[in-house]
Amino acid sequence: MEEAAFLRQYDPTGYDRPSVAVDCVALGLWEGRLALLLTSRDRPPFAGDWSLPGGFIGIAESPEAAAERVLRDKAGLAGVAPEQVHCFGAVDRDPRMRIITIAYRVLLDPARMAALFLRAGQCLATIDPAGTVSQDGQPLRLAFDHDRIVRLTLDRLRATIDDAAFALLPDRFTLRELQAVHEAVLGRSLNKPAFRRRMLERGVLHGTGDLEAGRAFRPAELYVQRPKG
Amino acid sequence: MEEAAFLRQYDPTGYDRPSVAVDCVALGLWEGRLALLLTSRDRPPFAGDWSLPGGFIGIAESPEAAAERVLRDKAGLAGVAPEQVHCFGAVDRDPRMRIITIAYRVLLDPARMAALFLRAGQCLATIDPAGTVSQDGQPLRLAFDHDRIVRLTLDRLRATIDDAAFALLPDRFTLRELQAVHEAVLGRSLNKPAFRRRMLERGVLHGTGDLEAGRAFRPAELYVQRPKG
DNA sequence: TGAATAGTGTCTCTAAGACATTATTAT
DNA sequence: ATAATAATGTCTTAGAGACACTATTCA
Repeated sequence: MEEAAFLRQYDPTGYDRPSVAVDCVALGLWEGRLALLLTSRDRPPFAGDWSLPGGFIGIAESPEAAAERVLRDKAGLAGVAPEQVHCFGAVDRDPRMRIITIAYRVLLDPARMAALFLRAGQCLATIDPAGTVSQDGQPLRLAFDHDRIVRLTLDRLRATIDDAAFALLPDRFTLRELQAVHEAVLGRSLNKPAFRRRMLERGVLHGTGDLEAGRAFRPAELYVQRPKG
Repeated sequence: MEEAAFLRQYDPTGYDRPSVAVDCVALGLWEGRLALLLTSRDRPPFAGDWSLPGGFIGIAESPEAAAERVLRDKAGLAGVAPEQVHCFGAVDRDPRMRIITIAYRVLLDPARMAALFLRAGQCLATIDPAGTVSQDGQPLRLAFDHDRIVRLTLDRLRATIDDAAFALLPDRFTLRELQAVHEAVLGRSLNKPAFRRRMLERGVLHGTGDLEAGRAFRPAELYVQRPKG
């Protein structure tokens, strides 16, 4: 019994193996709200539903590299930095065959969001404070266990927003913009003086001395993340 | 190009696939310190090094079920509740072949720790506050990327110790024991009145009214986690 | 000068650290 | 009683929420 288990471990090539895929949760801000890149399925299973862009991991490809490839080939997003969220491996999560998927999160800054070219069968859906994915106010049905993946990704993002917020902003940003990102991700409003105090006392911001341009009234100072000191 | 990627996704059975394994980080308290169950490797690669108990995932087996099977077959631990930590998939993490592994954490209460029967080639190593795994004061070499797995598991455990601590204690425990668990995991001492206040105000503890027995001096009250209300 | 937003002063409240004190038990 | 630990009172400090106030810019 234990011997059998050992042999199984030592020579696994003779056994059926699950396929391993990645699914990408690409998030950015769109009109001040958290938005998510989706692909529509045009055949069963889950035909007509929306799904996360994904693909199988190559035999000589790391999971991160697979996520980068999927985002490049399917959404034209190059140079992104996927971060692992969780591995989903329920036996019946795909009705066709056994597929274990690793979920990756990618945060898109405003320049990438503005340059996003949505191909046929793709959309930008919004995520409301409760975690519901919808388009034009209509909740979307997501294929497979992708609603669980999105929900867990949102929870993780909220828990780490202090560090993650910068990836959703341009290089130079105002404290108001930083607060707006926190609020959009957390789904609630924050206290202004307390937020500014906390951010400035963390020591990861550096005021540039420059002011934002093109505003009708008093312009705010532009900050950058972590200067060098 | 995109068509090729699509076909690859749709019929992956024709492609080489990585093997998928689980590795288990089984943690408990031993003589007041955080301890870890390890297995020695008796052949290359990493012969003579210690490794986490692990095994391959069956084609009709969930990752959690695989982790439970590994712990049952290799360590006699039944009825545990593995929690996923992270998926490690670097292409060269195993020199023999491509293996993606999912790390699972299991917390053992004192009864399980006392009943642990170490088989040949197994040991209980301690984890010091810096995250170093050692035995009798000697740092141990861990096979593959298992030191990274242990380190990340420890970081995650520390971040969630408020909820996880109960799994390392018996059903009934004193506040002193609860604090000792927090301190062992966090690797630092905590302030007693503040700790007690915080725990009691969380509302997840319920005093039983019973006192611990067999102590030379004033016995402490026994608490349980979350009564029913 | 006024509108509108940037940025700050300050009060309050909550929670943690520190330290001393009281309470309880076995010997 | 005494030793030893359980449990608590209270002072101080740090940080967040609330709200009003001052500062700055453009039209």
